[in-house]
Amino acid sequence: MLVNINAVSAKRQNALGELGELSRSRIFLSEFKYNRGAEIYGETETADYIYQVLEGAVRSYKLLFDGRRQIGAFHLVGDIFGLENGAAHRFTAEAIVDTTVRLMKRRSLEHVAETDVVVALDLLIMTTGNLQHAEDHMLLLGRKTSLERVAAFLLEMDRRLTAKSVMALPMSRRDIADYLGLTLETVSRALSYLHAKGILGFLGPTQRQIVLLDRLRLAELDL
Amino acid sequence: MLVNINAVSAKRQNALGELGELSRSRIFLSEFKYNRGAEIYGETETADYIYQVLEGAVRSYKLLFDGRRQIGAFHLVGDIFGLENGAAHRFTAEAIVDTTVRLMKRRSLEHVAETDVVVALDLLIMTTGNLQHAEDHMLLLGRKTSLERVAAFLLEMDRRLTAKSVMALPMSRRDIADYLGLTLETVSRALSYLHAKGILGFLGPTQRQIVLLDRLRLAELDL
DNA sequence: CGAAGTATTGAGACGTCTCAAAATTAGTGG
DNA sequence: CCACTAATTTTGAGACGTCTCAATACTTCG
Repeated sequence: MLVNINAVSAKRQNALGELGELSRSRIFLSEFKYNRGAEIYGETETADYIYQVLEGAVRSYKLLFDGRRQIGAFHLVGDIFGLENGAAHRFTAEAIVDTTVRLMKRRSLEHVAETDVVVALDLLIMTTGNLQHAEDHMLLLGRKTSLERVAAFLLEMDRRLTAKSVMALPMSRRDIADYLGLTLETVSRALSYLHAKGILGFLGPTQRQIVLLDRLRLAELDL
Repeated sequence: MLVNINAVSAKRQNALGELGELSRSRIFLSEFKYNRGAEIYGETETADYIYQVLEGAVRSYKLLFDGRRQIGAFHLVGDIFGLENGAAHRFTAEAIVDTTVRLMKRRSLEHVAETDVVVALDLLIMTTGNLQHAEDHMLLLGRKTSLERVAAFLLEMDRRLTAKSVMALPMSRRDIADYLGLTLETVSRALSYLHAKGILGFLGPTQRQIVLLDRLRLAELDL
């Protein structure tokens, strides 16, 4: 499921808060930890729980028969995912790094939603947020160049990942590539290009610590 | 907005029916006709109405600054579109051919949804259907070849457009291309290839009347 | 320090795009 | 209903962007 809490901050916070209330009162809820790379649920599996990331990061993806992978969304701290209205999940979800989630029984939530309009509307708001993200991503996947995709990705992560100046990306180049509909080499080349242009810098001894030096020029590449 | 009523037939029919009920009783509703090519609403415009296609076909798309276009969905007879939960539309909607729509005031529907759980859940179901379509389309746009995209398109239209053996596509090659993230030439070449292979035939004196001769082999190209 | 995993860079291949022309179909007015 | 024009579709040929395959470099972890 595509979750993008930060995008619709005002009402989304409500939705999140509401689910929080529910959990504290009526609905079974617990924490769970997944190791780096562990599968949280598989596509077409029964959707028994919904999840909120407490720590770490998660990728949701679909596979084609021959292994081609499309990541539909990254779920970062605070994000809720796994919310399906049908009985089955539509993505596979995996922990990108060691990850702690809070989970609640889907049926319980469903049950409350059937009588409580506020909860039903909160679900609607969350689903709409996911839809909006998917709609924007279709434009990216269908019509943007590799450089534009990478720029959009960096700005999305900058917005969602941190208030700090340094972005610590949890995902690999391959994950980024499968999110953007590219190969990892093309992603790497785009990042190198942006680095050479002085638009971003790599921090410390890792290629996943990125600092955006020139958000303006990056935004010009976004659209 | 992405509408794909046929995909979730059972509950979706409910949703559709429900909206129908509402309209007949409490909510202002009327019909409207749009000429081929006419804009129904623009992106970022205030979402005052939601629409149902009574006759014709509609495309919903986003544009980049330089004219690149991504069509997010086609709305066919029976489909509901323009349903946004925010105040503004997220796509531009245009009539592909002369089109008749039924429309209702968004605020009225919103109002009812705020007190009636059934309506709120119907909106959730419709939004979820749109989300599911968008999720599948991301996989197509990010990871499928041109031939796979065209095959998927033909099967989608076959499913949604008709029970008859002949498919009368309302949209141009350019529309198809902008839906599939390709150029119109590439779409044309893929169709020619499928024709040459005996998988589809063109009927009558138009290239938009297509008959699927071998759904099985087409499905092998889908995934 | 060594080994495994990950990222970068290079060079050539390939699929789709671009540009252009020809063919077909649709639209219009007589 | 035909003739003419405009629009759309098909087809071709070459260009271009991204992918593939391969080698090197870097980072992490034991």
